[in-house]
Amino acid sequence: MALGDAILACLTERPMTGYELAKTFDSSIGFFWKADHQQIYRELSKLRDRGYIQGREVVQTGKPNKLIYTLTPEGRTALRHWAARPSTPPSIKDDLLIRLHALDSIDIEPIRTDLMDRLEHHRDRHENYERILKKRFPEGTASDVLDLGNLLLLRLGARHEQMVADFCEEALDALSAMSGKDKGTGTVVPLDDGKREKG
Amino acid sequence: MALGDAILACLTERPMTGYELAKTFDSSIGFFWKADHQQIYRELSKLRDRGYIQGREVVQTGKPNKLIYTLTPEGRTALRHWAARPSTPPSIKDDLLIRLHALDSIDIEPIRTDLMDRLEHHRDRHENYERILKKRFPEGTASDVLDLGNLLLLRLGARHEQMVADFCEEALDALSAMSGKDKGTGTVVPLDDGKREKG
DNA sequence: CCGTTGTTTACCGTAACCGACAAAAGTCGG
DNA sequence: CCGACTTTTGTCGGTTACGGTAAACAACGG
Repeated sequence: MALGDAILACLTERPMTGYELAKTFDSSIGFFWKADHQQIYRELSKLRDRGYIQGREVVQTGKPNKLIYTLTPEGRTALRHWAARPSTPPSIKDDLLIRLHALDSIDIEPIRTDLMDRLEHHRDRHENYERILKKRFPEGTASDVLDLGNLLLLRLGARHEQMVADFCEEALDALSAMSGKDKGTGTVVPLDDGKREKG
Repeated sequence: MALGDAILACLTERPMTGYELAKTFDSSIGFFWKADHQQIYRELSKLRDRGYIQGREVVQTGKPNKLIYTLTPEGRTALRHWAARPSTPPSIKDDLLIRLHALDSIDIEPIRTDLMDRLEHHRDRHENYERILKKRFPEGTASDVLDLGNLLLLRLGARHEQMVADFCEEALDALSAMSGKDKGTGTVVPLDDGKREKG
């Protein structure tokens, strides 16, 4: 039940509606944790059933009434209990790694373009993190505990993206060097046989 | 269907039984991708249904008969098709990050011990990667494409663990500096109220 | 009039996770 | 020698998580 706890964590900042939470999960923590609005609404119902959050209905004319969710004391305690448990180190689970593992059985050109796309992607994200860091923490230091958490988060994000970007570059270089060495020895059969999986 | 493709990728090396695959997912790719034997067996059935792999039954006296799975040409093609598609950059999804995001609403001591545990964990894994790297690639270079993939994999793993380990250290330092600053201002209510969630 | 923003909910499918069971042989303790 | 436990090889069922499509329904913009 990690998504539920993520939501509880978000609600410690301020009460929010499901819609706002969904947008939050599209920006700040969303960099680390993806969740679309359906998941969030479902999780909110569960949390409400458990008494961890409380929804205050705000009548709106025109739009459907919105539900502003607030953490209950039980919710706070539950979050603290959860946070007091040891975290489980996640695995990387990047498709790219599987491709690399079977590098000799697949086509290299698509991997190259993929690596280039990924390089760009991770560089963008890295820049984004650095930008936010410079704006929110120009001194590089945090004043209180809440800020410290966010500073650390951003730093981890930045480093992670940097690391992966560097890796992509290195992989591209290595592939170039390699394809210079054994040109034509691999599987160079073209892939476009018309049949594509829909999944 | 990423697990299925991971299995196909493993079977490019050599034909294997479900049991062997499960052990493989406990060591080499298992560093990046976790899957227990039940998941693997079910995925194997699916792959067989689709004609991507073929099981050859080997009668054993004593033990139950084992099924050695081999990639079919269709399986190879499917894998190549899959590998030719762009990969999706995964999100980090580490519980620790959620804890950090709500750092001012939780207890800091458990986080410290957690960070210390994680530091040790990631250092161990880092050493492990470096050990394997030194053993398999003492020159730091790969001879063929298959080796290149594995070399890159190991390097990414090593860097990742290093990065996270560094982060843990930094976080611990920052927490120490912070707790020196605002001692006693946070929530210092003890957590042991006896009630623990079972989940 | 059609598309987008705001807000929430419903249904359905797949993927992943987790715990138990089965069956037969090998190993260890008493 | 009997029982308990582990290894090897699988199967079954349940729950959580994830993802997509879409349906309400009003207002606002072009």
